[in-house]
Amino acid sequence: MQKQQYLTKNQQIVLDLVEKSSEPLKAYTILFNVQKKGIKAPLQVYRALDKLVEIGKIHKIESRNAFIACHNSSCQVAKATAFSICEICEKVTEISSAGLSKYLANFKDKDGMKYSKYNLEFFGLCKKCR
Amino acid sequence: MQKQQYLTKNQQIVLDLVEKSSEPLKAYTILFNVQKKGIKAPLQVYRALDKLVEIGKIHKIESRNAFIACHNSSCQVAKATAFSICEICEKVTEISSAGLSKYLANFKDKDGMKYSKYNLEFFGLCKKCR
DNA sequence: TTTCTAATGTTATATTATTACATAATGTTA
DNA sequence: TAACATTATGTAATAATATAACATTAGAAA
Ligand SMILES: [Zn+2]
Ligand SMILES: [Zn+2]
Ligand SMILES: [Zn+2]
Ligand SMILES: [Zn+2]
Repeated sequence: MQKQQYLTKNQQIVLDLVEKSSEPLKAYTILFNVQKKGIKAPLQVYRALDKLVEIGKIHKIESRNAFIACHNSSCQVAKATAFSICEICEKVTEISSAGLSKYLANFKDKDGMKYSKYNLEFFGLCKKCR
Repeated sequence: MQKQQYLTKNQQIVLDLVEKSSEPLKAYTILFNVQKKGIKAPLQVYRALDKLVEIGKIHKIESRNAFIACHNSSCQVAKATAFSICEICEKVTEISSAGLSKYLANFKDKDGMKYSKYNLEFFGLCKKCR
């Protein structure tokens, strides 16, 4: 069972936009595109984004300061994310590899410490750009 | 053989500061702390940081917009980085695990694609904060 | 109802990073 | 050496990203 089943109006507006997009969106691009829906200020966007990230509906691509919808149904929470990023066309794809998830979830550092969360960003050239 | 053996004055000033620091430093914190050495503008700091990242002397912690000196002697280039980050005290440690490096360097996505570069950030609680 | 919590609206501001352009230093080749 | 290319620097202005503060509202819970 999830913490929050229904999204609020602002959260839904932002999520709809991010889900429709084929590429990661930046906060101010989102703002610009939802102004016709009544969202007026950056903070309204950032608050919606924060919540959507928290519940795993979207992810932040840290190296790009941009947000992408989660297309991995198992990814209910933003605690284990991996992406591939094309350095030419900036195409971003969420990686869902059971092997990778398992490896990273079980990874222990020198002190034998395990981590509750990770974010991995791979960089390279996509098929088109090679 | 490396591309650039000697650092320029600004690069050396910034590197000295970042290396002395026990925690990741933000660009404007660096600026504040090097003003007595003659560096006056953000751009001077960002240019030095860009170069130092490029040659692998420092790394950017993307989720924190902060910079840390590389303590991994094998890490001459910023192409394969992994960090652990404590979510309470914000302590950041560079992970150097041969197993992890090897696994990620050889990781192939669904399409059999390998990547030339990656950055991994683990989150959790450090020893002190548990 | 009362109380508590989460979300919203709004303004202002803080923080992070880049553009643009002029100049200087350094390296390379003829 | 001169000529040229490349890299780094200095400086001002501005763009892009993100948060603080505070008042208000909506919903859930008791
Ligand atoms: Zn996901
Ligand atoms: Zn591409
Ligand atoms: Zn390193
Ligand atoms: Zn800690």
